[in-house]
Amino acid sequence: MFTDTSTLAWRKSANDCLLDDVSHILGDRPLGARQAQKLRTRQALLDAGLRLLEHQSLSSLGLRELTREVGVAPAGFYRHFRDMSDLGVALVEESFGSLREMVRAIRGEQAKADEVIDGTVEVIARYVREHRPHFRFIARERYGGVQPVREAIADELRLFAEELASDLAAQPESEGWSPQDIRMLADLYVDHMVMIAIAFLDVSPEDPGSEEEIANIARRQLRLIRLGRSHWLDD
Amino acid sequence: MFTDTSTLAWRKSANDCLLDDVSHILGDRPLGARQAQKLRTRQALLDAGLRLLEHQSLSSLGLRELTREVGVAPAGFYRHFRDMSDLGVALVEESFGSLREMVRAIRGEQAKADEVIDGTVEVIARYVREHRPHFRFIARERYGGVQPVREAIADELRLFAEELASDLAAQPESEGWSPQDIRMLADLYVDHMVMIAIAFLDVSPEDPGSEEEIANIARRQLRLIRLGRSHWLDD
DNA sequence: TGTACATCAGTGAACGCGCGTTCACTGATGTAC
DNA sequence: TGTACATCAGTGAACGCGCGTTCACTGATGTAC
Repeated sequence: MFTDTSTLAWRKSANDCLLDDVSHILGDRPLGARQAQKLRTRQALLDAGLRLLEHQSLSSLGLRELTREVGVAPAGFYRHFRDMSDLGVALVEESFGSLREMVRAIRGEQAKADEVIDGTVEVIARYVREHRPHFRFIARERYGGVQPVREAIADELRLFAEELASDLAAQPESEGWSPQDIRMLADLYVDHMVMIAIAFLDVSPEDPGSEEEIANIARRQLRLIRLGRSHWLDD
Repeated sequence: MFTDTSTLAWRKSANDCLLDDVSHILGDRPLGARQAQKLRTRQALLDAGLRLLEHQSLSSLGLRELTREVGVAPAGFYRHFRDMSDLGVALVEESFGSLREMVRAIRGEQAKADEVIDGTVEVIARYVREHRPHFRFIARERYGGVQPVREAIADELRLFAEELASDLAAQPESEGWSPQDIRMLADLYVDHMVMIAIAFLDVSPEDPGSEEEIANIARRQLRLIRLGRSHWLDD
């Protein structure tokens, strides 16, 4: 085991930053070697889970299958997660963590309407490109068979829609809109952005052409929705 | 077994019409008792599958779990399906069969624009109300872990979008639209109708109020899209 | 700084269990004469 | 219509297997003095 985990520590050195972050949160007390190792193993379980979940759903992922992939005894799993749906919820948090960075990127851009749409589609494409396994997991489990995971995803998407709604409310185009209509529009946007991301999922990394085609359709669809938005109060 | 299956025959008498239909297709030769019994068992497997899949996904449904529910020996399963994903594909066909009836109902109505939207939302609500397990299955497996099932669903939805596109193309509002734009709009509608149906899924049968609320949001979203459509060629 | 004791992440063996699949079978149904 | 043989949906026993969970354990890390 100990040679194993030191190997693992080398492979997982990318997670060191995570450990540092956590130690900052906990008041700059450096993590002991034991706690750091524990987090590293936990992360290895999450990483292996995400890898194995690329071609199956959470409810069919076995505990032994997972620990075998990581190189850890089956019983070790219980030091980190109560059960598989517990690990699933942790993966949801991880996935939306990376998503939140991207959303901030969308918000950061201040631009004309068409550039917002282009930027949004580009950010979605980049998110899927860079976090494909995370997003595949979210798409698969959003209506999947594991209730706590489904609920965690629904909570995150609700939060996302609420933030988008308050962004939309602050825009001049929303003058005269009722809060319910703004929320209705935010839900429409969120649902549609998820669909766009799912469409990008099936793009193979070797086929950049189909990505551009999907992006093109996505932009026109978002433009059509925006057009509807701008005429909402006409009648 | 034989008392079992005769009981089963009574319970499943609703399927008799199905058997009759099939016999008509095959040239009015009445099905032998043996063939009829086989179809009845097959249908019992499908029905039990749908029931068990209400709270889990296909990839975690066991063959023995299913045959136990039906009251048939495990080995009997293989007389009807090669494996679980084969049964899943059969369930997809069954689900979209009932959907097609509904779609015809939408098409049948010739009415003003607002009535089309109201009618569409009402038909989606009714479909989900009357075929909840079917639709839950579709929602769960659309991006689930079983490839052949995923593909079968994608095929059916593609077909649906193509039909909708040719309907839209025939409407006067589509004058001047490129085929690509019509297809883009049809995809947007299909995606959104699926999202509406999924929203209806979580309505409990004892809470008709929340169904009306979801319908209200859905109608406004469809109206907004239609508004975008009607201004698409403005610029 | 060194020592003695506590903690606890990870081990490995063991358990009972239900799984998917195979196979030779049975007996009702179907067919040919 | 009656008889002899063929078909085949469903049976039940058997198989080897991997599963999730438990438990007492080990030994590196952490702590108190």
